[in-house]
Amino acid sequence: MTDTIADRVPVLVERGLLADKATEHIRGLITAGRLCPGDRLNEVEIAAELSISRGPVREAVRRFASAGLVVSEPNLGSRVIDIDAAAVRGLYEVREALESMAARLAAERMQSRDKKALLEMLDQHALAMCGSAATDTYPAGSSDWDFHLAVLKGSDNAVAWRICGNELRDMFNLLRARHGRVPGRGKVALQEHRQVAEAILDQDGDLAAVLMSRHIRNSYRNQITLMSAGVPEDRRKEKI
Amino acid sequence: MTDTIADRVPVLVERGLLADKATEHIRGLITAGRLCPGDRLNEVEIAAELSISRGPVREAVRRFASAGLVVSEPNLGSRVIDIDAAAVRGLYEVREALESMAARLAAERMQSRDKKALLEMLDQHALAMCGSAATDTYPAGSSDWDFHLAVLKGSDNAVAWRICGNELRDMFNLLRARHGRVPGRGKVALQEHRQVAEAILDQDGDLAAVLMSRHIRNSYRNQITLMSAGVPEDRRKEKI
DNA sequence: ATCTTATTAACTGTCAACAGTAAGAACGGA
DNA sequence: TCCGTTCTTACTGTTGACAGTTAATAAGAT
Repeated sequence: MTDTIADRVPVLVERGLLADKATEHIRGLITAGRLCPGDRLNEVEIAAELSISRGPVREAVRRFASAGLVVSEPNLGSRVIDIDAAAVRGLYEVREALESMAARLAAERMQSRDKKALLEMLDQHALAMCGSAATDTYPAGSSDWDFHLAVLKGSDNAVAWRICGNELRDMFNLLRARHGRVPGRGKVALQEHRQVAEAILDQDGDLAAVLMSRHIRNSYRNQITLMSAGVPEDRRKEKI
Repeated sequence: MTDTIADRVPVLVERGLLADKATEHIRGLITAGRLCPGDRLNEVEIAAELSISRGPVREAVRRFASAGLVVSEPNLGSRVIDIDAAAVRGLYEVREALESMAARLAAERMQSRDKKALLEMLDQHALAMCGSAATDTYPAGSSDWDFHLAVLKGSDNAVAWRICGNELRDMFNLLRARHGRVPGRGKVALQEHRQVAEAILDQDGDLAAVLMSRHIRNSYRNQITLMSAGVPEDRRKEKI
């Protein structure tokens, strides 16, 4: 391990807590698929990667433990949870409950300018899907979440926003990193998004809730078929 | 502050992480109403009360920050959140969404012996209410939660269990500490619990969900009337 | 007296070191 | 060769100290 001078000198421009930095680092490891279920989060190792102390790293790890993404045992450390079939089911159930509620509330409370922005977002997604090479999948990154987060935001419910936007999001990122994304569902998902958005525009809360519920249930169905099809075991190999 | 010898000598029998100890201590402060919205959580002060270092205390504080019970600003510390009307609304909305879902799933998945235990719990609650002096309120402590947690557990959903049983529970404890409990609703609440339980026993998921939804909505209605009636301002005075 | 400017105090953020524990490696006996 | 024991190692849990920042207080000028 060669550490240059630059690694030792703290860059003063970097403002913000080191714990946040560590959190983003770990989150990046998860979304990149470098941190797989069962892997241990070594505090000293992560601290060395960031050239910081163990304190902030420990705090970041415990954040993920609070979110349920990591399970910690005393004196044994923290391991990334194994998302089995039951966990996936539970995850989608909670998402369905919370987001269908959010869709209902968004239909009642969302500002008209935010509704406009919601439609424009969907147009942009459609554009990205046609322009890109892979037209059958939602654009990379968190674009799929953009719509769901916008609905969450429109529901004006801080608790649901925190749960779905922070905790569950990491869970689904881990799930995607492990099993990949569903191919060929992009267009259908976009269409379902459109239906939900139109119900919200019409202030039809009941319909928005039902459509969102159906959308998430469809997503769940695709996910489990993807998982049953096969798991890329080679991803588990490389050490962090 | 007189500290005896016993305060300094660490008791070796106490096993378990100091952070858990600190977490329980802070939780106790909240449920006892000694920690009110807006109050700051002084790390050194709490550490001194427990005769431990700041590290575990800091970890405990950040746990509550992750749960949303406390808001932390860099270099400024952590303050207990102020639960205003909007926050209460959001809290009950999420509870309604999650617990009605849990009731539906519990009706489908709950073991028969657990269903029996559910009914026995309600009988015990009824007994405690009749025996006690205050027959119009649910027995003290977390008895009201017992039923809800049992349903959550019966739903066999780990995510919902963690959210409702850990995070939201502290929120409602804070709410109760601030505004007190609703008088005269114990018997009605117990009756509603019974209806939900019977729907679960009949494996009628839809009915269980509707009844639980209605139950929580009624609870919300009582809560806001209680809050609008007046707030005991004198509780804010005393420093922690 | 009032506003501005130093100074001080208190608290958080971070770090390095120490202690304790659990798992694995080396060792010895059967 | 296999099993049990001891030792080593690596990691977490905890601590006390230091640095940086914010807020309050005191001092000074107008």
